[in-house]
Order: sequence, then C-alpha cells, then structure tokens
Amino acid sequence: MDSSGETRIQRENRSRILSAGLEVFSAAGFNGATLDAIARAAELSKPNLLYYFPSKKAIYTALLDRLLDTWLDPLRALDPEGEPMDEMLSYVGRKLTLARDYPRESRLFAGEILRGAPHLKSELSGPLRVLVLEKGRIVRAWMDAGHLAKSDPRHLIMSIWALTQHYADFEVQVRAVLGPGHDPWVEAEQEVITHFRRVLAP
Amino acid sequence: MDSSGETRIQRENRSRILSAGLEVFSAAGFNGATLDAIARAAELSKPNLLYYFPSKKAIYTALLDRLLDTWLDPLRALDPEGEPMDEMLSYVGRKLTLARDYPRESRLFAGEILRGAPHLKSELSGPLRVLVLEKGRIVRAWMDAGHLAKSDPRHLIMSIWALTQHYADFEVQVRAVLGPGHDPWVEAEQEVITHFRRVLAP
DNA sequence: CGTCCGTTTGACCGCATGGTCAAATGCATG
DNA sequence: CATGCATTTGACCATGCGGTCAAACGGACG
Repeated sequence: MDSSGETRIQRENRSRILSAGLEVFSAAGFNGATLDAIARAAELSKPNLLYYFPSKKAIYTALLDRLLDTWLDPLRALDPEGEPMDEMLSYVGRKLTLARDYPRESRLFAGEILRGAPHLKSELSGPLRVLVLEKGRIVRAWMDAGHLAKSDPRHLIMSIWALTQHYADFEVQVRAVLGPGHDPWVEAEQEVITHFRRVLAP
Repeated sequence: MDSSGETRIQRENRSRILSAGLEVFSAAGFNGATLDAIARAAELSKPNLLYYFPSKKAIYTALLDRLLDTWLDPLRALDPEGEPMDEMLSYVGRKLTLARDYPRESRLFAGEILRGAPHLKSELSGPLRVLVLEKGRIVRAWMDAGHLAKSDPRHLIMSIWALTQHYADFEVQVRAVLGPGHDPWVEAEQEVITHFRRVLAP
C-alpha cells in the first residue's frame, strides 16, 4: 500500500502508456492511431492498456491536458521587468528550443487544432486566451514606451508560434526544401531570431 | 459519345466527388474520413463513388496532385523584373488571400505534411524544392543589390508560408485568442503585411 | 420498339479495431 | 504458507468501414 493512492507499478505503466501514446498519436493522429500500436510501443498487452485507461480517447485527452501547460510555459516566463527586446527574443528562443526538443508534442497539438480542437476548444478560449491577453498588455506597454515597434501584440505572439512550430510540424517539408546537408534547427535558430529582431526593432 | 473521352456526366460526377472529398478530408484527415461521408457530401451512393475512383486513396491523391500546383502559383508569379519590396509584399498578400479563400485546401495540405507527407514526399523534394531554389536566387540577388534586408531566402519564403497558412490551419486557435468581434482575416492582412515590410526593409 | 452500353444501387463480404470478460498470475501482508 | 488484492492476458464480441458484385436502370441510336 502507498499513501499517494498510486503504486510504483501504476505510475510506471501509466507513464509508459502516455509516452507510447504520444509517439503513436503524434505520428498518426487520433484516427490513425490504434490501441494495438500504442500497446506495442508501450510493451503491454491491449487489455492491459485498458486496465489503466478506460478508452483510447482517455489516453489522448490525458496527453492533451498535460500538454497545454508546458506548452505555454515559455510565454508565462515573459518578464515585465526585463529588457523588452531581450525578453522577446528570449521568448522566441525558448519557443524554438521547445519545438526542437519536443516535436512530437508540437505535432500532437497541431493535429488537434487542425481538426478543429474538439478536445480542448474550451482551453483555448479560456486559459490560453487569458494568458495571451495578459502578456499582450505587457508587450503593448513596451511598444507604447518606444522599446519595440508597434503592432497588435496578439498577432505578434501568434506569429512567434507560427514560425517556431512550423519547423517541427512541417519538418519533412523544411528538410525537403533545404535538401540534405542542412540542419534545419541550426539554421532556424539564426534565421528566426534575426527575423524577429527586425520585426521588433522600433 | 464524346471526342474528349469523358462524358459530361463523368466530368460532373468526378468534380462532385473531388469537391466532397476536399470537404471531408480537410475536416477529418485521411483516416478520419469515410467513404460514406464523402458519398453523402457528393450526394452519390458509395458504390457509385468507386465507379469513378478505384479507392479512397485514389480520391485523396487526386486532390493532392491538383493541389500543389495551384498552391505554388503565387510563388511562381514572383517577377524578377519587378520592384523588390513590392514583389515580396504582393507575394505575401497573394498567399494570404489564397489561405483565406481556400482554407480547406490549406488544411488538407497541412494534414498531409504533418503526417510525414507519405503521398507527396517526392513532390516536395522535386518541384517544390526546385521552385524555392529558383525564386530564392532572385530574392538573394535583390538582397545583394541592397533592395532587401539580407537573410536566407529559403527560410524567408518558408516564414511566409508559415505565417499565412497559420491563419487557415489554426483558425480555431486564432479565433479563440482574438475572441468574438474580431475578423481574423481583416486583421491578418494588416498585421502580416506590416510584419514582412519590417523583416524585408534593408 | 429493342439493343447496347454507361451508370447506379442494394446486398453483401472480410477485416481491422475498440472494447469486454473471466480466468490466470503475481505479489505483498498477516 | 495462506489469503486477498492488484495486475496481466487470451479469447472473444460488435461495429464500422473499404471494397465487390450481380443485377437493375436509363438513355442514345438503329
């Protein structure tokens, strides 16, 4: 018995399943993913999966729920006390690093949004919207004070998402265009930072 | 009989099927789409679909094949004889208009790339890559001549794709962030053009 | 009117897949 | 060791879906 209400084996198996689910869902999408494929990736039998999660959808939503929070962390870290241009470019850098290190999470998220966000629409118009508005006010203040070029902060933030996640979500296309012998992520770091430095320069 | 080898009814039904397929595939993805749903949307019986197309995959690939060409038209129209900044911003505008007027095509494409482009990988590293390289040389010449700020033209072109298509592919997220009372496309026009004017200004 | 051929359809098939269940297998504790 | 609960699994079920087929329908032409 265990005071947390969850044994070590439960914690471990749940974690294996979520990890396997991320792998399969991000590569094949919700409809393309099968319980057998997830079970195989988790090295568990199919009925055993369903001992820990009641359904395929439950695995999927468990992943999505965990995801949004970490996904927004870089934006949360935007510091109103910092130097404006540094803060913005650091944010761009953090977001790009996140996309590079967690492309499966990025693609899982992209797939969900692309299909109309059936499982987290409320999260989008709730916490997400609130955070963007809140951080948007900080950015606007920086713009008004002449530290950054003026634009709609919400569209600016979305443009940062679009550019950074593009390298993860459309990776095959990026690799195809650049051709072999190029490391997209190395070049992206340089290009994206320069890109936003120009956009933001007052 | 008909000298073109295709009767009016064939042309019309094939067109209905492709239109229905676009609707269903773009909303649900390849795996989420069903022949019954496509048949319903096309107002035809399921076996009748398969009289015109041999399989579900055939409808999907027929759509994709038609798509890439029109999708690249705005880039093809980039005129080496034009005024550099005007040419680039016109390209951005055309791409944004395309995304606004054909969001289903954009999402169909996005879904395909997101899943690793199994059905048009060769198109990406072939015609797409060639076109980007070719137009990239034009852009580079403009940069070298001091008409545009210097950057890697291929990444620049991809950033234009990322930003414009973002408004179509992630439309639910954009709407959620902006909230009601905002027309994303109206604001996008203004913001995206300004965005790239700054990026491109020498 | 009858024939022929393009078109349409209801009925059906096989298979993959999400999910169930009862029985078996650990495994910790008294 | 014995008991009881957590865990695991093989076998199975129901359903949805891609695809087939033989038969029916329809219209152009002799």
